[in-house]
Amino acid sequence: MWNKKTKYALKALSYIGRYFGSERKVLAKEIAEQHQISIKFLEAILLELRNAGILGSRKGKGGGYYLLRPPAEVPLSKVIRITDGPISMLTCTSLFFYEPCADCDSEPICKIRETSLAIRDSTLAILDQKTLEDIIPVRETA
Amino acid sequence: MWNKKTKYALKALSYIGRYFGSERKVLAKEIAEQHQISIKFLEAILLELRNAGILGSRKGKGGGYYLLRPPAEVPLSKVIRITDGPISMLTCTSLFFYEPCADCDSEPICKIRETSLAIRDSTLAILDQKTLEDIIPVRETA
DNA sequence: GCAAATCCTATTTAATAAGTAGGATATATA
DNA sequence: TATATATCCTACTTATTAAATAGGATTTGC
Repeated sequence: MWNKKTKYALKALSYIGRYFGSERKVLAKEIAEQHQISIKFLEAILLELRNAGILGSRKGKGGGYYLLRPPAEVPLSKVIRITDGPISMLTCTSLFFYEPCADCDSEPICKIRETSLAIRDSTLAILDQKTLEDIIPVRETA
Repeated sequence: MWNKKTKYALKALSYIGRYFGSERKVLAKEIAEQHQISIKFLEAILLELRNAGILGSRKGKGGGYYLLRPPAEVPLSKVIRITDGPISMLTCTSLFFYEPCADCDSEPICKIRETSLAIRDSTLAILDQKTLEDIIPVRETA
């Protein structure tokens, strides 16, 4: 299950992403109120997304957060790795967080690992292909 | 990521499954020593698997645990739901542990839910199809 | 009756997630 | 240059869950 940090991050990015292309910068406070998220917790999350190169920000009056790249160029896999850690079910099948299992005798032979690999592949096929654009609500064409 | 309970359960079931068809009953102690698992923790896990209808058991001298059905008839999805809970990334897309999201406006419209659904479907396609037989090491044909 | 095994409940400890606090730093504008 | 506004950063606290432990009750075979 995704943790709250991840759900908040996805909601926040979906919100911020709507304004990509405009000059609008989005305030942490604004998002927190919209989605009933603790402002301080959200600040920490946005900061992490910024430090990871997903968001840009500007301090002071008129400041706020904005997407650095078009929503369609930000895969969900990237976001989720930042906020939720490994996508894989076992560290020994993780691409970005690889660690051998504590008591593994042989990775090539481990049959549980095989299943974990299959799940990782199919999950990643989705999360690499889906982007922020896919989680931004479609605008009404008035 | 799967928790330790799940990894222990899969290892234990893989071990016990090898003896399906024979009269052999497997001791908790035996598995714990083989896999360096805390005996008491493992006992609790085996008990849960028993209460969920996956394992049978017999108390007292000559007792132990055994599979109730052939390994090929026990899907991994069933085991994992017992030890790890929901397979889905969001409760609102869970088949067995469904709960609406705390602050969800509309499930049919939620785009994050869509992604979670796709992941659940592809993961479940694997975990429903894979069984204990798939995680039992192949025996050498001497 | 005794030894061997599961069964059951409760408790403790460790790890992680979630949230809070307080202020430092940068920026726009009057 | 003063002020208001916003992000940035570190540390801390609290809540929740995972993992492990303890102690004995119950069942069974011999």
